[in-house]
Amino acid sequence: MGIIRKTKTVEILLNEFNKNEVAISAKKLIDSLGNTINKTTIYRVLDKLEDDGVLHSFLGKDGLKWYAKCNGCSSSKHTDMHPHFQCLSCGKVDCISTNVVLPNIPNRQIEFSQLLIQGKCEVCCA
Amino acid sequence: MGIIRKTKTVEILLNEFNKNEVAISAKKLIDSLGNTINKTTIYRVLDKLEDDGVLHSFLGKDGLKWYAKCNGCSSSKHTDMHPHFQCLSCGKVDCISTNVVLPNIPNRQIEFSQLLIQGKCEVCCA
DNA sequence: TTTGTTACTGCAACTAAGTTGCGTTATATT
DNA sequence: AATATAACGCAACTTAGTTGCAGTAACAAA
Ligand SMILES: [Mn+2]
Ligand SMILES: [Mn+2]
Ligand SMILES: [Zn+2]
Ligand SMILES: [Zn+2]
Repeated sequence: MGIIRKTKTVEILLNEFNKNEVAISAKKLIDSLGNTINKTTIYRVLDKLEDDGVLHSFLGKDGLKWYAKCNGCSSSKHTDMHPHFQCLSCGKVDCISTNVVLPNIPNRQIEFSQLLIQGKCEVCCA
Repeated sequence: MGIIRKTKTVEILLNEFNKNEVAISAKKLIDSLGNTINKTTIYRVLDKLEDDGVLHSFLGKDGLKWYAKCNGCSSSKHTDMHPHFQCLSCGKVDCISTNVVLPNIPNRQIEFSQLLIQGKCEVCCA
């Protein structure tokens, strides 16, 4: 069940994701907005935005939950699948707009896949 | 720092991984061996076996930590990288012995990657 | 076989991300 | 303005994993 009412929290969170095309962890949002918005509310709104196809989520290298904006998804179709890149130096995570070539696995039916690539980002490389 | 003394716990845990070529989550090991071995000890021995290159670890779809036997690794070189498959029906996880073709990402230096494929395993497919 | 060193173990207490229940507040509809 | 109920804040909870420390056991030396 997604978002029905345009509340202050929804607006603030969407703002965070709009001001920069980068993924944000739930923890980071709580750290930065936690004295304005209750953490339970943050988790619940993120969850609803994901249901609506506005955001998608994935797990970073430590198992933390990250969110980023979707491209062309809606509440009925969530099709924006892609790898993510996490910088081991600065911690930044972003979406990689490439299709992953999955290995051939006999006798198994693939439904999802998640690829997390780790290394140095373009800033930390230079 | 790896394992120095061949203790009962080490033997029991290695046994678990030897009797079946499948990945096992730390949680599962605690559930099944927790009244014989303390969970702290289980976590610590798994950690050391990983240092030694006997086991490798990765995160499953819920962020739980899984372990599986390494092939050709040692304490000095941990090179057995490969994707993992988690069955969404029965929960089984296993190692896929295939090299992953990583997408081309400009201006970034790749150090690791982890690919988790989800779907139905060979048993649950039939 | 006994002794001594210290790696390993068990326990209890802790950490931290995420969840749940419930009473209150605010949005949107009439 | 009155009403319905989605959304919120708070506190308490859940759970995988960690930490500190005192006691135990593996292993080598005597
Ligand atoms: Mn993404
Ligand atoms: Mn594996
Ligand atoms: Zn970086
Ligand atoms: Zn299965």
